Amino acid sequence: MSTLKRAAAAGPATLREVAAAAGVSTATASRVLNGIPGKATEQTVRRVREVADRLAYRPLAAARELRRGVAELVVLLAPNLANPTMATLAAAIETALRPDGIGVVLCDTHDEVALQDEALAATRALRPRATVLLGAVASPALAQRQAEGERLLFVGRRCPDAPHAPFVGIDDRVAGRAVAEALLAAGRRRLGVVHGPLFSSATAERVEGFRAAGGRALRAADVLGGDGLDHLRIGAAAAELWRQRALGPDGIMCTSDLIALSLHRVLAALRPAAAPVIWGFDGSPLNRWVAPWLSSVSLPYVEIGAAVRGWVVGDAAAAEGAILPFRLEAAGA
Amino acid sequence: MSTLKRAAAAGPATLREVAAAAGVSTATASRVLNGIPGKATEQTVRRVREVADRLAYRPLAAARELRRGVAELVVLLAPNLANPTMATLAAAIETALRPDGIGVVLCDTHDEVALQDEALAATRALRPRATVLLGAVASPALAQRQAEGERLLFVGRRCPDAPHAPFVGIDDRVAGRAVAEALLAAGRRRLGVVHGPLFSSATAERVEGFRAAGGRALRAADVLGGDGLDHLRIGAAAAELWRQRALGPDGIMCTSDLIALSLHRVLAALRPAAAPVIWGFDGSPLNRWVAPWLSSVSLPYVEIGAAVRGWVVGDAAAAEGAILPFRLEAAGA
DNA sequence: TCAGGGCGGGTAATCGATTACCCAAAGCGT
DNA sequence: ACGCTTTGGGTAATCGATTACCCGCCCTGA
Repeated sequence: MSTLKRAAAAGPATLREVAAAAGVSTATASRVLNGIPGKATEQTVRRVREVADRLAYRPLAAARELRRGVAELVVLLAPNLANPTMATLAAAIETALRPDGIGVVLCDTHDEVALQDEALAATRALRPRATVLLGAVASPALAQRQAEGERLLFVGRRCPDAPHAPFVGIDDRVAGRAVAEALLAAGRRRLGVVHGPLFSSATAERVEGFRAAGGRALRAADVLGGDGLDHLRIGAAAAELWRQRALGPDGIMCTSDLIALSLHRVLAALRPAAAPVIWGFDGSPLNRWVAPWLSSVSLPYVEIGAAVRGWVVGDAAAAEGAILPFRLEAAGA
Repeated sequence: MSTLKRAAAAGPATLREVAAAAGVSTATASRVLNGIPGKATEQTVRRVREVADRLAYRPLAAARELRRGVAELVVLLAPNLANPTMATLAAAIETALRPDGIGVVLCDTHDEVALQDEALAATRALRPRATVLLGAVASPALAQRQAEGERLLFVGRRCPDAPHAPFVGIDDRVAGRAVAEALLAAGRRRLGVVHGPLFSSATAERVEGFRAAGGRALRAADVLGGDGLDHLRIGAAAAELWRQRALGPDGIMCTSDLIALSLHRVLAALRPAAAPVIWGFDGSPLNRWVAPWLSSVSLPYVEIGAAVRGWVVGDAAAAEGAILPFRLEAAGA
């Protein structure tokens, strides 16, 4: 008693206080609370648990982390949280990780290589269990950290430098093909594509799959791409292009819903009657309300969260990531 | 040399390695890198800095945190990241904090009291610099942590238990009044309100301000509220109600853009010609594309981020939070 | 010449939890 | 009755950075 620094110190209870109150050593207390078997009687276990509970004891993250060498944290790099897709993915991942007591540290890279690099370098000091990258771009620090063997998981878009790095997402090639088939099945004769930058594996594969299944219905001139990063601008620009030509496609795939939104807005203003069928990607629940005309390849957000969790906590089955099934959500369904 | 555990050990460099390589003690190295003046020659400073740079040294967060008692982390509790407003706020806050080297730990509470409580309890073990709550709800753990004097900052919505707790946001009463005035100035004669749950201070104050300025143009029967948390449902329900009565208001304020979106969808389907003027709140950049008909009170996201940062890093001026100016974004502007 | 003080820097304690290693007592087989 | 193995649990080192405290040197003023 008298040798304890303070009877009931300020902040939250420490392990030492719990141990003292339960009449055991910190070693025993620690082992009990970590569930290490065969090192304490039923009696002792109950007593320690009870005291810990009463004092609302939580092991200080920093101390445990220092000793163990790894924090119960996952770093999440997102290119742009204002994009609802990214935000929804982030939320799904966070929700999947929470029950395991793993926190998510968020970094918005604003689609800038320099910021991604800075974030990658800065978060190393946290010693996270893993770093999850939504829509990563190639960057020096990325390559370096991968070379150092750090745990990096790519979600939605594959690693630009290493296509076989652990990945969670859908099969974008198959999805692109499915969209083309859906359009053809719906009687569309002239197809088109509006896509974002092709350095994104997701974008490239969607276009590829669409091309393969589109066949002669897809002319090269109707594959429109934008290099810029602002998807809203890309869609508007494509619509403008089609406006200048007399006639456009009657079935269009956009590689993101955002592109589809701006494309449709301009197109609908031009010829409201003969609006083409438009497919997008990502499938926000908001679509029903803001764009009922939009069909979308919907990402399995919850399943993606679960797969990320599996990889992070080290499910053997999840070592390489996971390719998950997408959902085709046709407009008006 | 020989007494060092390993020449160049595995992972990132430690302070000891930097100190050794620079030929000084860890104390000196630490002081130099922390910029404590008057404890080292210009010479020494340069040497240490150089070595640290070369080894890409970053102090291990856990170690520093253990010693200092506080982590360079801020916990961000959001009720629902799938809501673009919350996601944009989260992004703005993260972006404002990053240059200070402060990380953001994200917790999506899914609008559930139990999850908010759990998150509040769990994140205490991280010893964050502060906890930022977007749209907090009353809960036992919240009251308790506030009583313990922890640094809690409320953003957008005031603390349900303590209206004078530090707060960053807009003056919602004034905003509500401004919307009513704008509608009246635009020649609208019959006003209406569709609002979410009133336990949210933001919602309550917006309605209050609107009421005050709306005067006789706002009948009690045209103030419609929804208790549920799903804003999309609230808007649709309100539209349904007005449909059943013969005539509805010609100028409506919704306490969120989401409510406005679903309200408009139903209303527009009913009488496309005589659609009312609708104002919402939050002002996403996407609105221009998905809802050009929508006027919105736009939150100053960047300024909110800056104000949060000010409070977190302890600007004296920011001690009580900040009331920031909103922007009225009329449709078609 | 000597006391005092500032400068430059080192030694070691410290933060809190985990865990390698040690130890006593009890059980057990022969 | 003796050696061996569990069982239950304690002691202290450890993780890495920070910082309180100490120390020697040089300069300055009396």
